[in-house]
Amino acid sequence: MSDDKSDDKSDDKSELSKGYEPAEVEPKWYQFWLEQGIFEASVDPADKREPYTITLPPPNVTGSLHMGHALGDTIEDVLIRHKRMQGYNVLWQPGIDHAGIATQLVVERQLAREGKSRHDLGRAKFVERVWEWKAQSGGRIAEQMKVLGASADWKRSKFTMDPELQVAVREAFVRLHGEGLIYRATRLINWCTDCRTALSDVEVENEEANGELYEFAYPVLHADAGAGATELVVATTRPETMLGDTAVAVHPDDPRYQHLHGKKLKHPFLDREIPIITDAILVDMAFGTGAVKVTPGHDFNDFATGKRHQLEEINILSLDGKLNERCAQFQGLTIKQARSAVKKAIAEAGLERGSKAHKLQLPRCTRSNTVVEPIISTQWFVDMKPLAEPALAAVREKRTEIIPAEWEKTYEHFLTNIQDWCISRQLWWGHQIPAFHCADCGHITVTREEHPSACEKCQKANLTQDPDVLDTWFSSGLWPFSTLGWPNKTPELERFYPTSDMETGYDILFFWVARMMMMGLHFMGEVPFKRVLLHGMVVDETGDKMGKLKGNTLDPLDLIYGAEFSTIVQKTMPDAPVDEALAKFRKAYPSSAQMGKGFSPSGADALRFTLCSYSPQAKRIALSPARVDGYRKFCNKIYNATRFSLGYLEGETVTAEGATPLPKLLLNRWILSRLSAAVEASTRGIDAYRLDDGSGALYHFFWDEFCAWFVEMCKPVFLHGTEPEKAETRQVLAHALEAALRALHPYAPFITEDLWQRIPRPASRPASIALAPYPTALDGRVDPDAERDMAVLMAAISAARSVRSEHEIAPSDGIKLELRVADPKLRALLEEQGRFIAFLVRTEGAPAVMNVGGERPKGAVLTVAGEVDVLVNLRGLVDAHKEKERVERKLKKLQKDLEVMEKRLSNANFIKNAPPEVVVEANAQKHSLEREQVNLSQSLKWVEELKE
RNA sequence: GGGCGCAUAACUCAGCGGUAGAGUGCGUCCUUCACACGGACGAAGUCGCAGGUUCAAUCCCUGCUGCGCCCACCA
Repeated sequence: MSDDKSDDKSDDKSELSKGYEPAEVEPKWYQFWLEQGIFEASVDPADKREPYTITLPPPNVTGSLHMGHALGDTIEDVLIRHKRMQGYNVLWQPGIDHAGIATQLVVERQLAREGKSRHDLGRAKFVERVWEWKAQSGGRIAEQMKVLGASADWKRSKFTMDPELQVAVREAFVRLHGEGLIYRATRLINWCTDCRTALSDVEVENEEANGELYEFAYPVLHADAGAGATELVVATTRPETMLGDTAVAVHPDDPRYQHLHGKKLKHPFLDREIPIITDAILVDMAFGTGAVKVTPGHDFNDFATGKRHQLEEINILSLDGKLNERCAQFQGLTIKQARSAVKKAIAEAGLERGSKAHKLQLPRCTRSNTVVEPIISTQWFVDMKPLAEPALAAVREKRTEIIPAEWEKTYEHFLTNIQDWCISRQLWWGHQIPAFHCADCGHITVTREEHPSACEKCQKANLTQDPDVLDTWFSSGLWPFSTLGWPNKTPELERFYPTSDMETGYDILFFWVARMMMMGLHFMGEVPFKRVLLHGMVVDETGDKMGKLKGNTLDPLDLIYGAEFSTIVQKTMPDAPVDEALAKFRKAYPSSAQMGKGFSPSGADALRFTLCSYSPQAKRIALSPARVDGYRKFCNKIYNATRFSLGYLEGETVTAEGATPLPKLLLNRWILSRLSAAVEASTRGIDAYRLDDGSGALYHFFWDEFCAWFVEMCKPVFLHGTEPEKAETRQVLAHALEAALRALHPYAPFITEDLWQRIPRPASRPASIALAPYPTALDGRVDPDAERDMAVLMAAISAARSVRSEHEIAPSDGIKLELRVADPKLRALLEEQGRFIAFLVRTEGAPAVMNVGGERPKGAVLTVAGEVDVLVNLRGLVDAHKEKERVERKLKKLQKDLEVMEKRLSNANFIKNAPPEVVVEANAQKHSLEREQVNLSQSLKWVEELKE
């Protein structure tokens, strides 16, 4: 609503407008930081600052900034900016991941729109095309991170497919191969028929689905009619795989099937005899019919069974998921078609024996969501056990600490049960495997050379490179050292490895963190990072996972720049009717109801502050737009408090290095004491990975202490104080504000820079607040006396205000206030602070201060505020009947509290066993309650007086 | 089948062995010269249920209920 006149963002000297407008401030300062080079790490040998390093989890080159990124980037940036201000040589290493499958799919989709497939282009042209695409759209997410304020060292940004990183990948592969830890084998692997590639175990997600348990009979060959058993009924969730069956297994002890041991079955559709085998591992007598069809070619259990019994492994699928030539009349059908066709054929053959509903786990590809098929295939694998051992030990020995610690168990469980890692992918986009097949002798040469000239065994030159590429996560696993120049011994590697903190979402603990641990320990001999900080998943306000299908995704940029809800839903649910989409959105974000037509532009700082304010140990972070709005208002508060201060700071220069003032006035001593506590809490919070505590301490300090009390108390000084008082207060105001801005800077970098630059200060200052020292307790001055005195003052003022408000005294009505206290020191204090009390309570003149006891003035209401009795004279201002009711209600409540307190204090065991300070505290509370009671009883008399 | 986590104010969440906190929302009053993106004051919770330990339990222990996640080859 503010009619905004200021449109010139360039002129610092311009009048500050009434409200904070992030859009006018943020881009300008980011540009400034880049120009000043403040994000850049140093490898200068003369630079002796201690290093602090975070490697950014490289976002996918296909990605754009989502809430999860915003959360992680914000947390990391807070850590980085904090350490930078503390004088560390900070490296925040950014980069982008080539994201094999994801990227290939994007470009293939693009080709499809042109009516082409990658095969039309051929491998080389296709890869070229991907690079083109990357050049065009691959830099988007970095630009979005800049909007957020991320202070990464962009000049060092890396891409996992950069030439030097390709060198690192080849080096790692060749070494592991040489050590026998990478090998090639033919075994059952997960195959995505849509992506047409092998997958690793972690890329498969099991999803519960409703299926059926279908029963059918295999006829027994040469059945002994006398024994009556002419068939064996098996139960399966996948009838179509019977085309690949090479045995049926029963439990050796199952009495039902003893007579069938050693017999054979006739395959109804294929010319194949199927042996009946006994296997106690595979078969659970109680499940199904107790007879299991065995398909070694398409089931992990059956594969293992097949190995135990030397069964033939028949592959019935081609790579696109259709049935192959081994399937007779079913050849060419998709799996889904085959399932019904096979069932129909079984029924027609009279072999169907029933079915029932059954819940099962369907393995799906994390990329395409296609059902993954186990098929037998020749792939490259990493032997994980020898790598996992050191990674386990490092965490057990706390060389790397995982925070929150409960994830250690998960990590431990994963690494102790780890299977070998299938690292080859049948894609074109990625690091091609440095293995060369010899057409002459069949030997495979694994080498660092890009184009080896001869087979290492037969020396002939007939070599073809293995067409497969490596799993994206293979190169990601090397990231903490490959980005620093490994395998070369670079100054960067020397200085910044091991890195300090690894901050990422818990969802990639297995995919990435565990692998970096293994690779780092193996190749560098040292852990890749000293702490792993895991954050939760950002979900919608009701706790549901964000997803395009659900239409509940929230774009960080929409909160930063502001957006109408109708625009947002058109983006997230382009195909749904607007009303329907809006309803979905509002349901996912109930607090949006109080926000009119859309989000106000909150700015990056507000979003950052919001993200910091959530507890990092929560697994789910239910993002509330209303909360963002709350921090938007906080930014406005910071802005306006500074605007107020600047009005009084003419000529006052502040420097962070300057001595902390040594003021005399209570308000000044107090705010410096609170400042100490707040900045200390902030650093403690950040160091302990509790940004919610750190940011919360500063929020509370700034709003509830600096603004609500200190700034308000500055006013009477500036209006009516003596010159020395004014000078002292001006100095403390400038000092506290400047320190507060520095303390807030890691959380809210833009607004703090903008305002800090406006505070008059000497020429020796750093160019940017980002380079100024982070405040410590010494920027303030711990003063327990001031805190105690101020607490008395605040309690008295609050009590008096409360009386005003409860009795609905108009602000224009000045009241007469009398304060009574037994302690002469406190009397002196209240006397001395009279002008502040008068200003904040709005009384007629300074309050009268006296000893306790004596007659209560007629018409005065009495309230207890700690040791102080607060008497407010309301004669002629209130209604007696209403007052009586109010007093009686209060008395009732008080009596209840007092009973509880008395019971507690009369408990002999409590007196005997509780710590003394608890008893003292309880006595004090009781005493206070009793005084309140006496006063309230008096108030009943007071009501009578009012009636007179 | 294992493992982990969560249940606290209308909503989203902190917290803690000593008679419950924040933000938003809600109510009353106020356009007081930084800020109505504001101020003052206030209402609001049997801290999921049932036991146990303790002088004291929302917090620790046990069981139960309800959610959520991860891992796992029951066909």
